[in-house]
Formats: sequence, C-alpha cells, structure tokens
Amino acid sequence: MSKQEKIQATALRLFVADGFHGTPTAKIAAEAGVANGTLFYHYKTKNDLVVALYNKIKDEHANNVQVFINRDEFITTKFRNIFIHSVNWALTNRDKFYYIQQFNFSPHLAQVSAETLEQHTFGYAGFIAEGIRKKLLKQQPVSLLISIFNGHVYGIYQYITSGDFEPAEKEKIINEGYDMLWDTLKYM
Amino acid sequence: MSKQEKIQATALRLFVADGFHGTPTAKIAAEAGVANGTLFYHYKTKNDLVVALYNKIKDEHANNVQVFINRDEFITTKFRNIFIHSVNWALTNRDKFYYIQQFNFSPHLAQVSAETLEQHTFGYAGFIAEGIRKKLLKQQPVSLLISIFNGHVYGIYQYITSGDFEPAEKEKIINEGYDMLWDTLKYM
DNA sequence: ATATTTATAGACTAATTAGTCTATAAGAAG
DNA sequence: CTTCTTATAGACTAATTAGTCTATAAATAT
Repeated sequence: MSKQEKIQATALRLFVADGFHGTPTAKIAAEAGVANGTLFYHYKTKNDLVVALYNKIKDEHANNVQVFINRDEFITTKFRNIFIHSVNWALTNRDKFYYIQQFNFSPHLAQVSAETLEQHTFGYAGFIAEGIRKKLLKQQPVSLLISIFNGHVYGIYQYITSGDFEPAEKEKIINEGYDMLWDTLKYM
Repeated sequence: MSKQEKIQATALRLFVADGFHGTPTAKIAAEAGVANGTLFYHYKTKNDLVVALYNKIKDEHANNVQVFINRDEFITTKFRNIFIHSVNWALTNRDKFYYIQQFNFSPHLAQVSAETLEQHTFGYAGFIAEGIRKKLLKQQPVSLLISIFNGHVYGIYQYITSGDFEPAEKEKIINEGYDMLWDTLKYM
C-alpha cells in the first residue's frame, strides 16, 4: 500500500466515523503514518482529498457494475444480477456506500461537475433504455427507472443494516427484494 | 417570529447551504439578527442546535403524517394519501427534507437515541401492520415495507428534483410513482 | 556521475471560531 | 416598588487546524 493509498483509506475511515469537519488533516496524516507535508503534497487541499475520494469510490462502483452489464446474458438476468450485486457491494463496503451518501448530502457535491456525475450512471443508462425499448421494462423515462432502482437498493440496504441477520437470511431478503423491485419495473 | 425561531430558520438555511461545519455560529446569529450570546443562551452548544433542529423537523413531519393516518378512510386510500403527501411535503420543504438526510449521514445521528428515532416512525408501524394483517400488503416485516416505502419516496423525489417539471407533470409522476410502489407492496 | 524530478518529513503560522463572561433590559412575582 | 428570573447584547479568549515553508531523501533521466 503506497502512502497515498494509506492516506485515502485512513481518510475514508475517519470521514465516515467523525465527519468531514470532525477529521483534522493532521489526524489523517498521523493515523496513516505519514507526515503532514506528505498529505498536502498529494492533495493540494483537504477539499481535494474529499472530492478525489468520492470520485475514486464512484469509479470503482461504476466499473464493478459495468462488468455485469458487459456479460453476455439475457437482459432481465443482467438486471437481476446488477441489483443483487449493488446491494451486496453496499453491504460489504459500508464505509464506501456511506461515504457516497454523506458526500451527496454535503456542499461538496456542488464541486463535482454534472458531466462527471452523469458518467457514473452512464453504464446503466444504455442498458435500461434497451430494456424499455424491448418492452421488458415500464415505458417510463430512463432516469426515473434509475432513481427508483437506486431508491430500492437503498431501502433494502437500510433494512438489512438496521437488523442483525444471518448470511442466509440476508440472501433471502435480497432475492425477495429483487422480486419486489421487478414487480415495480417490469412491463405490464 | 421569536428570536429563537429566527435562529432555527436561519440555521436550517445555512446548514443546508454550507454544511454544519461551513456555518459558524456567529454567522447564524448575525443573519438571524440576534447577538452571539442570545444563540448560546437558547442552545448550550452548536451541537445542541443541530440536534434540536433535527428533532423539530422530524416531529413536524411525523405529526403531518399522523393526520392522514387518523383520518377515517379505507386503509389503501390512507396508504396512497400518505405516499402522495410525503412526496409533496419533501418537494415543498426541500431544505427540511435535505437537512434530515444530511443529518442522517453525519456523526450527529449517533446522538439521537434509538427510542426517539423509533418514535418518529411509530405512526406508520401500527398502520402498516394492520395492512399486512388484513392481507392488503405483502406478508413481510413491517420495517422492510417501511424501508421500501421510504426508498421509493426518496427515488421519486430525486427524479422530480433532478428535472424541471410543470406542476401538472409533477402530479402525474407522483401518481404513477404511487402505482409503481403499490405494485411492489400490494398483497399478491 | 550528475542533474532533475518526485516524494517525504515536520516545525511553524495566520486565521478561524465555539463558547465564556459581564452587563443590562424586560417581564413576572411578591 | 423591589426582587428574581428570563432574555438579549457584544466584546473577548483559548484552542484548533488548514495550509506553508524549508530541508532532505529517493528515484529517474541525461
């Protein structure tokens, strides 16, 4: 792990635990085992670090989803896989998932350009549009279906993290959660 | 408007615009037209103000929903009304809706007791449980249905606020949004 | 080898800001 | 009318902290 990666990992952990403002750059540097100057060498400002971390996590997730989109499977299968993977990703990367929400509801979001934001849902868009065209999904705007999809992922995530479930139970909830989403989004 | 109310209203506006840490208490006091000492007379600490504001907004919303729950109507009608009202409330009180999310994804949340948090969904719980018992809603845990409900409100809200829609369009989206939610939650 | 760039260290500072302190004013109670 | 409580004001401070500065060390290129 390079010093830069250590800084990122430590920043993620501390930002999630104590918030952006509750985390001094000095603490990040100290817990990452690097000097103050090193942090500011890699990131011109604290704000730069906050934004870079966001973009990195978003990229990681988008690339993750892209793999499922690219697979040569029937569109409804893909759709199911993407949902299940998204929930599982959120559950196994809670810090990262939380960080995205934390960032989304902060003034930092305004610093990310609309294009960058769009790029992160770019993978979905074409895929969802195809589903609509082929009359597998409801005849509604792509972005509405994406919003509902995300809202549903979020809802299932909230439910699972609010309780204490066995792995098998979790899987069952996710599967049934998918069925419920499908009831919402399927054509007719 | 009392000085205290002015402080709350100004704090809400500034916290949403600039974040918790981006808003000095001195600025809140100045823009509310009160002295520094007055703010700290009403709220022992800045943190107290942040938490009090959260509880106030949550209470307001919970009381709002309660009115619909108490109405003497058929349960499915109530359900629909609550969904539509929730989306409309979020749309006409964007600052407050945003503030709740901002707070939920901040370390401040840990300062709100589990009971207080539960109390805010208390109204829903009995009502949803009734719907499940009467086999109008899916045979799933109450809290799962609430999570999905909230996730869906959030999704529709996101979609509407991300575009520029006429009032009539908004209404149509909300109504269709409800139909989609109902497809997910209805029994069979 | 030597020069240049990249990476790291850690002491220092200038600015910011939460909260305190003292002084009053307004209102309620006796 | 006077005592006590509540509400308001605004100057002040002690602590925190983002970012700078200078010095090297390591790596890369010439």
